[in-house]
Amino acid sequence: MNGLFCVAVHALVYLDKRGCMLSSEELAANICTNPARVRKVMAKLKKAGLVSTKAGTEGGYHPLLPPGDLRLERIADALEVRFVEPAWHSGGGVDCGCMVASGMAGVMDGLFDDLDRQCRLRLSRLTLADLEAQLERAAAGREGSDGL
Amino acid sequence: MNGLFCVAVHALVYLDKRGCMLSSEELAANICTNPARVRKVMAKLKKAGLVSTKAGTEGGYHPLLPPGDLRLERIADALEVRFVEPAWHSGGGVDCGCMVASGMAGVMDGLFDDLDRQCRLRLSRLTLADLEAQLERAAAGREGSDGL
DNA sequence: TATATTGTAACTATATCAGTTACAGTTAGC
DNA sequence: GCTAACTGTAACTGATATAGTTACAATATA
Repeated sequence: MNGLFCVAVHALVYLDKRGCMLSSEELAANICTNPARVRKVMAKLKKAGLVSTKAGTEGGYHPLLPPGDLRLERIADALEVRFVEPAWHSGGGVDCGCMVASGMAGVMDGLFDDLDRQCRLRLSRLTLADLEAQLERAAAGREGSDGL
Repeated sequence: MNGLFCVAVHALVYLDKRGCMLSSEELAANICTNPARVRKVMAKLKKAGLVSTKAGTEGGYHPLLPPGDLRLERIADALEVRFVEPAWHSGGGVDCGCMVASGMAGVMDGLFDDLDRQCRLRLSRLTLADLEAQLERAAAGREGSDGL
């Protein structure tokens, strides 16, 4: 479920770098995905108050927050995304007679919830500006090692 | 990729509770999955030195560590499992002319690696005995609220 | 009114994961 | 040594989740 998160982050970084209103088509071209997917993601960001949108000619998306103020956790919340999924459950309902079999699904759910919280805690300490700084460093690194 | 982790944890807890050698069939019955899957998981635990195995009549699996000494991170390592997957990448190779498009995949990979490390850090602070304690509590809770 | 764009839904293709079956190799008991 | 029970592993099947695609109503601008 974190592909949507990638799209959202990429779109927000690109919007910030360009500093103007961009359509889903322009965003999709840069992200290398399709416009419908971008619109689906951006609609959620709008509902969370992270971007403004405008339909019609010359419409598109515009960020509402400076990157240094946008914590990545807010993006995850906007998309209602989990980073650690409960996924597969060792079955055997609550009343199957065995304490292990009946309780394990609940315990594992709790553990995965815990891990997901750890991820969000980490994301709450990172802003979009932090990622942009990493991008700059990566680009500088590639440039610096061009001739080697 | 964390279904395998569930199987492994469940199997190890059940082995500990039963305190004897159990076959893949007995384990699969309690976990509610199939024996081949259990064997695939247990073979990795064996390679990591977490269980001993014996083929042939009266064979099966036996734990090698007391639950209080077995940190959950070791199980994850044994299975070579990730909790946060890199999943989908916004494409556009390294040399596509745009700093954002070319660098974003690497930055997101780094971020997901970071989140996965956070999960492992958390797991390194939990032992199998901690999960067993949670199971006990859950079972006691169900018993206590039976009549309500 | 014509055009460009968002918001959203339906459908398709694909990749991943769990289940199933099968079988070679190994161990214990007769 | 033969048979039975078990591990280790591989190949195949079916289900589910995810991304891509197409379409269209609603909206805004000129």
